[in-house]
Amino acid sequence: MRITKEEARRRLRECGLRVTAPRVAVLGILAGAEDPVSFTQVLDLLGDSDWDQATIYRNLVKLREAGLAPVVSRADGIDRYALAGDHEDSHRHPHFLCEDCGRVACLKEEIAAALSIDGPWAESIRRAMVHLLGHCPDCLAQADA
Amino acid sequence: MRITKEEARRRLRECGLRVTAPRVAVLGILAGAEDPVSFTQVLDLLGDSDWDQATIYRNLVKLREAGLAPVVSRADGIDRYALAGDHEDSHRHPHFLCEDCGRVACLKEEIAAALSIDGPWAESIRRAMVHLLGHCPDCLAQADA
DNA sequence: CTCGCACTCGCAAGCCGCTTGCAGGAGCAC
DNA sequence: GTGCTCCTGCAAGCGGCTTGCGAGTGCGAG
Repeated sequence: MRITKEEARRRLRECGLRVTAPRVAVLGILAGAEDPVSFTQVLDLLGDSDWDQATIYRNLVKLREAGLAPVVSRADGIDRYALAGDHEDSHRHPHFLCEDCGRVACLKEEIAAALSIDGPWAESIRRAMVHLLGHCPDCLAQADA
Repeated sequence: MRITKEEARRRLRECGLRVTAPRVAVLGILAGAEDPVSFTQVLDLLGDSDWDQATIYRNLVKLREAGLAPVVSRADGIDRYALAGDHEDSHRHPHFLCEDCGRVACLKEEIAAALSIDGPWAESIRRAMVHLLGHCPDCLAQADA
C-alpha cells in the first residue's frame, strides 16, 4: 500500500511517538510489503542501513504497542507485522507459512479460488497442515476469571 | 494409546534400531501423551531421569527417521511428535496451538462439533487465526524440477 | 532560537532452546 | 566372550531474540 515519508511522519505523530529516521523507514517497509514481515525480514529489507538491530526491534515493539503495526501472524513462533489498516479485516483470514522459504502469504482471496477449481495455491493448500492459533478453552476460562 | 515396554522393544527392533533405556522411555512418553509432544515436553515428562537432553534430542531424530515418531505438527516452529499409527489419518487434521500455554491439541473430532453448535472448543476456534503449513507454489515448483 | 528533559539509539552482553563434536561406554551379532 | 558399531554424556556452539547502560536527539516550553 506504499506510503510517503510525510504520511509516515503524520501517523507517528498521531500516535504520540517521536519521529525518527528508523521509525519512518520501518513504516515504509511495512507499507511496501505484500506479506506480513518478521523482525528479521525487516532487518534484511533495510539492508545496509547501519541501524542497530536492537533499535529496529524496539521500534517494532513500539509500533505494535501504538497500534500502528499489529502482529497479524505468529506462524513458526515468529511475530509478523503489517501496517494497521492494510487489510480491512485486520488479517482475520487464513495465512500460509512455507516450510521451505519461510514466507507467510495472505490467503484472503486465494483460498476460495483454490478450493473451487485450481489456482497457483491449490496444490499447496491441498497438501498443507492446518493450524489454528489462539487460546485454548482452559486458558480462555482462566482469562475470563 | 499406552504401550508396554515389550511392545516398545519390539518396535525398535523392527525398525533396526538398538534397544536402549532412553528410547524405550521416549516411546512410552509418546504413547502415553494425548497431544503431540515437543522435544522440550519430552524432557519435562521424563522429569528427573538423568538422561542428557542431547540423548533425548538425538533419539527423537532417530525415531523420526525410522518412521516410529513422525512430526505431526510444526506449530510455533517447534517439531511435535506422535507415535506412528496413533491416528489412522496420520494427523492430517487441524491442530490448535494455544498462545498462552503452548499446548497443541488435535481438533479431529472437535472441529466438526464446535462448528455446528457449541463444544468446549467453539469459542477458541471462532477467535483463532488459521495457519496452513506446507510448501508454497514457488517451492513446490522448485522441488519438482 | 535556545534549553532541557524524556525518549531513542548503538553497543555489547545475556539468554533460551536447539544442535553438534568428541571421547568413553554399551547393545548385539557372531 | 569378543569386537565392531552405534549410543550416551559432557560441554561448547550457534541463531535469534531481548535487555542494560551510557551517549545522543526530538521537540515542546520559554
